[in-house]
Amino acid sequence: MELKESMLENFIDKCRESGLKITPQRVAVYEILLKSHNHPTVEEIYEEVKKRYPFVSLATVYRTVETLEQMGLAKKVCYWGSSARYDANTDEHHHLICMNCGAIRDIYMEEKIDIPKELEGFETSGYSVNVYGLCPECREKAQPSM
Amino acid sequence: MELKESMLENFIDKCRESGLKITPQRVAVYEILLKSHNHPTVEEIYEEVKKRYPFVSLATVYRTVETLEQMGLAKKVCYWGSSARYDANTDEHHHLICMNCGAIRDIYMEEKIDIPKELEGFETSGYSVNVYGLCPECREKAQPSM
DNA sequence: ATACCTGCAAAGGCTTTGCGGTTCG
DNA sequence: CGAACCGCAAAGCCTTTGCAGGTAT
Repeated sequence: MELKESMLENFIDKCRESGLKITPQRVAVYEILLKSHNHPTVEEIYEEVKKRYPFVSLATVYRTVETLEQMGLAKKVCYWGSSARYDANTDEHHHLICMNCGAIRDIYMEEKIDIPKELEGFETSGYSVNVYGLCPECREKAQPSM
Repeated sequence: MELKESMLENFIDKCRESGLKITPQRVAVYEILLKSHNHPTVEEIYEEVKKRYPFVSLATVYRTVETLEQMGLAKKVCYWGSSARYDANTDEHHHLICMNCGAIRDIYMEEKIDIPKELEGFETSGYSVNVYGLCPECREKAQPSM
């Protein structure tokens, strides 16, 4: 949609400003991250990029997501499982996490929590709520004898 | 304090019930985890255990924290940085996390969030709030020119 | 006595890095 | 053209695992 277009343009502008080159791989990684709503792992992004650029390397994807993180356009999330997942959704949102397979889904809640600007000496800058549970697929699989 | 005593006894009872042996290393790891309020990494626990049992191996600490997690006596937390941290605080509590150094502090909030038992097909089992910010130490260091 | 556990070392993932060649601006 | 970037392969963590000897019950 329009939204993604504008975010891509924003990304390109930001790259120009910082003297970062606009390479096809870079754009592809960000585009894929914008499209995915399932917080892909680097490996998953890599597989997706490979469909478009078969010779891309995993290292490039790692380097790109790190760049995106530094630009504030993506966030690394890491809860269950061994590999980090990335998220380009910059709306204020929260996560529903499957404790079995590590799947993550975005959730939105009207309720806002009021966090003081300063807490125990920390300068706070935001919060996020993680709701833990079992995803539909894992619920089904985990159905034991009875 | 008393509290820790009883938690240790609870741990020992639970081990007996499950046929797990009560070894000095195991007890030491749990005791250290109970005492620490800074969510140590496995490496940090290991260093601490080594003071008491110099020949302990890192693998044992890894195995023990996993056992504790399966027993529901410790939780793995993993946000910033590369290594997982462990927490034996089983109260309902939340985390204040330094985005620079990864330090974690427990926080308690009166406000409860009401989470439906089922959410987008997930069977929910709990939630936690992460507040992000800069810890006092990092705030000081990060003080730039002005 | 025996099932479980430990220490050691090796193997296994995920992630980062060094290098030479390539590409964007 | 030059700086930045890419692909490849190797190296670097953190974590797990196999095995032989040791320990709790």
